[in-house]
Amino acid sequence: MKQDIFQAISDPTRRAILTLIAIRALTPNAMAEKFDMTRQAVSKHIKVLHECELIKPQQSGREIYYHFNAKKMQEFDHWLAQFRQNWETQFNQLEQLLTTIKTQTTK
Amino acid sequence: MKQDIFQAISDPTRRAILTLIAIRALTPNAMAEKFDMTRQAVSKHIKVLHECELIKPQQSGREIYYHFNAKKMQEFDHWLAQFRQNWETQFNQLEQLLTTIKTQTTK
DNA sequence: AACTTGCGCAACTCAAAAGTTGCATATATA
DNA sequence: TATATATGCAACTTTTGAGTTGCGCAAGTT
Repeated sequence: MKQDIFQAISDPTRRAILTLIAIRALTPNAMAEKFDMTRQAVSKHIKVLHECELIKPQQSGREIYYHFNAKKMQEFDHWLAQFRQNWETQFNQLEQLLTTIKTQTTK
Repeated sequence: MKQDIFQAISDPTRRAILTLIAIRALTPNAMAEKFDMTRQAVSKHIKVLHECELIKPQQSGREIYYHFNAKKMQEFDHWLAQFRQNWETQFNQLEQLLTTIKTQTTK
């Protein structure tokens, strides 16, 4: 099944993996040591992250280093963009409200 | 169960709901009409979104208008921030690489 | 060549989540 | 007051996903 990035980051373990390898690439075994679960469980998370291209493998002998794909993470940023204006508006409205209240009380 | 926003936005229907009500507040019935599913199904999605405070109810007679809570959506933005520098770096590196190649070929 | 190590794939179990049907409650309207 | 409408809650079914065990393969090591 083709995964999408929203589903991929919904899992706390996968978010932790992303945070880890954003610092430096790691092998599946190295990741498994960080979490209290079997290597195979981590391997499944890796599969999900790989399918939606949030991480990229780099073979080195019999080891595979998984790198963080920042470019893909930007898709979130683009999705969020549709709401960004929205929350800026709400903040402006709050600001205006506070200003109004202040003006009234100091009058 | 306490929901988290990552899990909340992992569902396509819930993302669609957010996109809809970011434009203007809607009642559960109005939402259900937009999607090919029962009102109760939509109601469950609303519950999830409400529990993690991505939407806020506003009673109006017997109707309930659900508003988008942009402030909560910002939590994503904050989570993304840890990667933002990361992808900017990768872009700079790509830019440098391209510049290097261009310099070599035009030599 | 035999052994060890790192990894992926498949089958299985179990828990959670999506969606349905049915019902109770509150507000509006006749 | 009787009826229709808007909604939430509970029980149930079905699907999905996380995690485990077991296996096979490829790359190093002895």
